[in-house]
Amino acid sequence: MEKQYSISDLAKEFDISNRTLRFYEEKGILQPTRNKSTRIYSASDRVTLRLLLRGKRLGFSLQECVDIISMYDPESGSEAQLQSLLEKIQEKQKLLKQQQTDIKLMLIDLKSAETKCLESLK
Amino acid sequence: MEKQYSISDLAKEFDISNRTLRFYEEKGILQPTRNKSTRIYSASDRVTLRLLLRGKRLGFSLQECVDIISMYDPESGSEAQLQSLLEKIQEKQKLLKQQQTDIKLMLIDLKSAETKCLESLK
DNA sequence: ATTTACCTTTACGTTAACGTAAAGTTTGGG
DNA sequence: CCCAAACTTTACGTTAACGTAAAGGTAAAT
Repeated sequence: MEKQYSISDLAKEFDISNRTLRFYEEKGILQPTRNKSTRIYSASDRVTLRLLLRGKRLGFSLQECVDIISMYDPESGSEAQLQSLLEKIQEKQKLLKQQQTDIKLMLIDLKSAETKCLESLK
Repeated sequence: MEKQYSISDLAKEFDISNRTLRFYEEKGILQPTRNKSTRIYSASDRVTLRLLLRGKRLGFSLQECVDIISMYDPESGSEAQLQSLLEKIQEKQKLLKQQQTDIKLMLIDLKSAETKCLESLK
């Protein structure tokens, strides 16, 4: 039997609010089953949530996160669809690489600021 | 004589709207001088803008970007202030490193998706 | 002189991503 | 049996980060 989670289980684990999980359901991002009216999240829901939050940490909007997650399993389509998907994937890759360089630059600046700070403290 | 820029100069260079630049001024982020009523941006404004947009690409809010930029020049303060600044700097560093691993993971997933896509296309 | 292309201010509108409050249901413990 | 701790739905509120429209000033070119 697969693991199951209550709304508060996931909320606590990922440090988000119950409202947030309900909101994600409203948006069709998560589809927990129900026991009576109570939500029951599956292991798969949990994975989706994890991926979603990873995207959010990178500054992507919910919609972008959903789009990205949907790229992970190419549900096989026409050649045109595959081509289009491929382009989207490569576009995201490019964006992420830009972010990588942005982070490196910012880390350099912060490192230098940290050093100055430490020198002033001696 | 230092370089100067009109609002549209900067808007075009950084691919943002004039409104956005005015908005940043409202928020006190940029302080262009004026010729009559027309805004004149300095090289320093341009640098600030560049740093701001770099922060935005990483998903930081405007306020966070401002905070980060202000970390770059430790305007010398009391030991307590320097300590506090140091902690903030290190917190941001930690956050950026989290982002680095998030990006790496996402790039792995996208690479795998890309491969699948390419295989389906042959 | 008037059109064109800039610039300005003021001010209301919009969207995303939830927060928060109200009112009600269900369920295990004492 | 009753209470407290979970859960539910409905619905209005909030903030950030601009967009957009209205109404007008200025300067160079035609």
